[in-house]
Amino acid sequence: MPELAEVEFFRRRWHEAAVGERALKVLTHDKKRLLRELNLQAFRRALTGATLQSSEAAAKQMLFRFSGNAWLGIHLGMSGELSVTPPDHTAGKHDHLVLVTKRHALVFTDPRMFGRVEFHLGTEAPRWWTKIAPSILSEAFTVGAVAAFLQRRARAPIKAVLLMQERFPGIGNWMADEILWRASLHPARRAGSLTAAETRTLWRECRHVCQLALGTIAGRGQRLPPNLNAFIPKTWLFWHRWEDGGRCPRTKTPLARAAIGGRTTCWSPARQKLQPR
DNA sequence: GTGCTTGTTGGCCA
DNA sequence: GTGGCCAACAAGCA
Repeated sequence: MPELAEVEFFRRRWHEAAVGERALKVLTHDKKRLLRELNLQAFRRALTGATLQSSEAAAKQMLFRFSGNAWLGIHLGMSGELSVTPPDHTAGKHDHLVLVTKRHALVFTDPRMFGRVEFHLGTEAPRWWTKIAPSILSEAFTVGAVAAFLQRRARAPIKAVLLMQERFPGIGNWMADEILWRASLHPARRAGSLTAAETRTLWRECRHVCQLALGTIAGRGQRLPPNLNAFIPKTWLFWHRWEDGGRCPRTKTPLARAAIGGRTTCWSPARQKLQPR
């Protein structure tokens, strides 16, 4: 699930429930995987009694800042979710981290355990946070930077290149497919084969899809929608990509599906041609 | 049982 | 050293 906008959705859930509140209890499970980076004793000691001061999301990660210079980082992996429940929450099988405040329990659940919890003590944000590539919606994400990156990865399929976090932070499988579909680019095209005009279109649609995806969960006033996809329009590829016999919402022709760049990819053959026209 | 799955990493090879 | 590919990680679902 978690790509750029979903990560922001989950961050806001915890933030809205607990900003300004103290973590009275810190419960952890599964030391081997999700919590593998942690010194558990130091982690619990630092967070217990600490107040959540602020939070931010970048790429597919979140950073929660607590009093006492304590920073909690979360990567949701493939199946992670953050939820807010009553403070007497009983931890389920896949609840790996629970922060209990006076009014809530903040729960990090991840059945497939590809997620990660990180922790840092210090006055500055940790290196694993600051080294995340600049947002696609920032000034630093220029057409020139995209063009240079495509040249460096010239022989790789464009689909695989869009998944590279070092240049396209926060893009995951469904967003990559959405971007290529809107840009009318076949996912198997070699990155180096794009014309200047195609590169510009790709750049524009990267920003567009990020803006729209974030807008569906954060752009309609301050309240979170009931669920994460509540406002994604039916005109997006998103709703059709996993349907059997799914059709392109623009051309109404059948969609194609295949593994490209090692990931299941969906595209509209009527719009996205392998040979440049 | 089989074959998938919205992510990332490390090892292998050209 | 660089770039590209792929298996592995783990659990659940159809």
